[in-house]
Amino acid sequence: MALEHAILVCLSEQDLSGYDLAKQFDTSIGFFWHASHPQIYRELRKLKDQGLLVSSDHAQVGKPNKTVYSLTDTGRKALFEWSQQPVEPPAVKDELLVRLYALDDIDRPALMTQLHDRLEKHQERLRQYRRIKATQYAAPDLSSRQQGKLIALEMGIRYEENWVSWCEETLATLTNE
Amino acid sequence: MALEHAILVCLSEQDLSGYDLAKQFDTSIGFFWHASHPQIYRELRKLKDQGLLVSSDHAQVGKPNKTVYSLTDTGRKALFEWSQQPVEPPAVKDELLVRLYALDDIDRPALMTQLHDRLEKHQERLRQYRRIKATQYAAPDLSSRQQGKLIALEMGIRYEENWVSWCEETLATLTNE
DNA sequence: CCTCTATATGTGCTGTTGCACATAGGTCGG
DNA sequence: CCGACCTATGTGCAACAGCACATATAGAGG
Repeated sequence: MALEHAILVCLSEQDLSGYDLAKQFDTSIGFFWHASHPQIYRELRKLKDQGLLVSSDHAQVGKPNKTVYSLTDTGRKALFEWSQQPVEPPAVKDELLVRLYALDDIDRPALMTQLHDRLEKHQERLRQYRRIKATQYAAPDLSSRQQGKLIALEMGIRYEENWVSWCEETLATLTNE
Repeated sequence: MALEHAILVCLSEQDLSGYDLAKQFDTSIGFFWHASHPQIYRELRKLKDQGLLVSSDHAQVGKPNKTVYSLTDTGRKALFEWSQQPVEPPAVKDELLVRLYALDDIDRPALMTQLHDRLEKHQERLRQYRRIKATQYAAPDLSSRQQGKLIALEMGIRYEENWVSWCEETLATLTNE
């Protein structure tokens, strides 16, 4: 009930092919809603059947042709109506935190390694987010749309900062024993 | 591939019935790995069939009888081996953040309401976590197990604090326009 | 006695998700 | 011309999750 809407969101900004969408779901919007390409192609067909999208074939030189999808008026209306529905906070599901619940019965050295890995991954994402912010959202007068994306990105940055500092402190705590 | 392990984690501390487990997955460990009771009962049978758990019937007065599950040596070994496997950071999937990507095409007043709701929910969870910390983890000398839980709870607290401040700032930003 | 609530344990169906695999056009380097 | 790699689009299947519904014991209150 939701990849559908994430696709409508992407297409509300610009027309895209399934392949382009898959790239967006690996980077940009994918930070807050991930999807694999088979999922996306299936969903596109479904949305087209429902009349929320239309497709048109585009010939390309040097690459295979592609099918580009656009929102219909019905699609844009569906997006607006979805945006009025209440949202629930997403459920957290994190194996690493679950493992801490059994600190006596797990492999402690392995846990330390996992904490290190996690730290590095979150540091890397944080660098990535900051790079995006600096390169794409540095202008003083952002469009409303860009501003929305920036606000979401700010959440991403804080989320990663939080993880980084928690990993560092947890590593320190678990070392001094 | 994971509810299984969350159950092993719970049972590594104490023997529990399906009903008790369901309560844990609504509160304690449920903050980091949620599951509904049908899922839990199904998983318990599977784990018993695999020999990771044994069950025993307990008669009760004033209540229906219950079936209590305990880890076997094989089960404890499986838990330990799982704890050695690397973990991936969980994928974020948040409709509210997705909506910000289409700030031009959504219902702005509705978004403000949703941000308010979110703020209140995260504030409530934050209060809950702080209450748990104050009542259950205030002692100066915690067992190793309790310390692990506290470290996870600290993450929960930071996570909620982060959401609260982000919601407040975002509401302020989107109001002043 | 009847209903409400809490304890306790399930079934069945449906919808997503994830993952492996399949296919095919086109560029570029060796 | 062969293999590696990027673009582009899919199929098929198994696992998982969510949700409504089903069932039964027992106390508490009207």
